[in-house]
Amino acid sequence: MAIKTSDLNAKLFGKADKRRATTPQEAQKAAKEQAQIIELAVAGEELVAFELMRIPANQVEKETVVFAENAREQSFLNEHALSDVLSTLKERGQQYPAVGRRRADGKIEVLDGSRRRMSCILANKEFLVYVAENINAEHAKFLSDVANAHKPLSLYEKGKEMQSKLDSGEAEDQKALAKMFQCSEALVSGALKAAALPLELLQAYPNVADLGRPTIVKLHKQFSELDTSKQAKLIEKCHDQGRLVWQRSEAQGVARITKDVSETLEEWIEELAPRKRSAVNKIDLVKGRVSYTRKGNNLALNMKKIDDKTMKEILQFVESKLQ
DNA sequence: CAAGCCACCATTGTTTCACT
DNA sequence: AGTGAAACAATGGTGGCTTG
Repeated sequence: MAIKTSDLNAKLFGKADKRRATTPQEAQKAAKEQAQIIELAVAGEELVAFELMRIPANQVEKETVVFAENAREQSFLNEHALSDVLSTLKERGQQYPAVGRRRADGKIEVLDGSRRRMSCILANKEFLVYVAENINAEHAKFLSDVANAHKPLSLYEKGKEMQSKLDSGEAEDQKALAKMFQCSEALVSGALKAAALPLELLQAYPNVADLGRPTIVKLHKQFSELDTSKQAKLIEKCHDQGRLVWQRSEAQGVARITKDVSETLEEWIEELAPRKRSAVNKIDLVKGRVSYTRKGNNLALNMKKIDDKTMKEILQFVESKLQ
């Protein structure tokens, strides 16, 4: 999919109303020409000079870090989650530089463009970033937040933010959160559930941003029904074999892989939980002779001391019932 | 009584499949 | 090969049920 550099651009310099040079057009022009130095008004306050730096592909991981308060969960950034950026990056290189600030230790802290950064690492490409020397924490957070408007955060990431608002007391309850984040209550409930799930489990999926509420809710229900040791085992299963779950799937297309992973996880959970319940559910229908166990939709009958005639009748009944 | 959860519904966008 | 229909998944909303 030939994305969307135009979209990205519009959002970057138009809608989001940030990085305003004197006019959005000028900033756009500057970015296109990849000017060496541009001046931007950060958060509508003073002008800051940003210098364009080129980080060689093999230095990106070493020389740059992602702003710690960035809401985007870095470990979700894989080739599927970044497919939109990667396609154009591979063809034509990085179209629009990221934005960062210089840290005291000399490293560049990326405020806007963490997805582009990771894409460059994955694709082994040069990373372009506008760097400013003096950006305070508040402005850094501003730039980072506005930047995240490009690509909506996943349920998990939203959930993490909501949870922290809840913890800090900025939001009273889920209703308040819904209002604050401009979304439905149902979504708040789902997002919080997503955030409650362990990272490792979500990393089983090719693209966490694609996971919808129903998927999360279902997963959360299944997962929370396991006891802690079973949960740990499940997580272990997710990253033994050295590969993540989605990397083991043969299916084509992200949607298919996602479905595949869901089914795999479901199977594992089923395996892990032959559960105490089946023991509890083992019911003596006729003492000493007949018992049955119920597992999901399955029924296992166990009968003793059955003569041929009775067996025939029972089998016939089952056959007629289920055909 | 209120908050949260859950199940159901209508709508929408995407993807796939079949038919021309 | 292209186009249209149908199936699927996700979203936001509502109302009812449970629990503290």
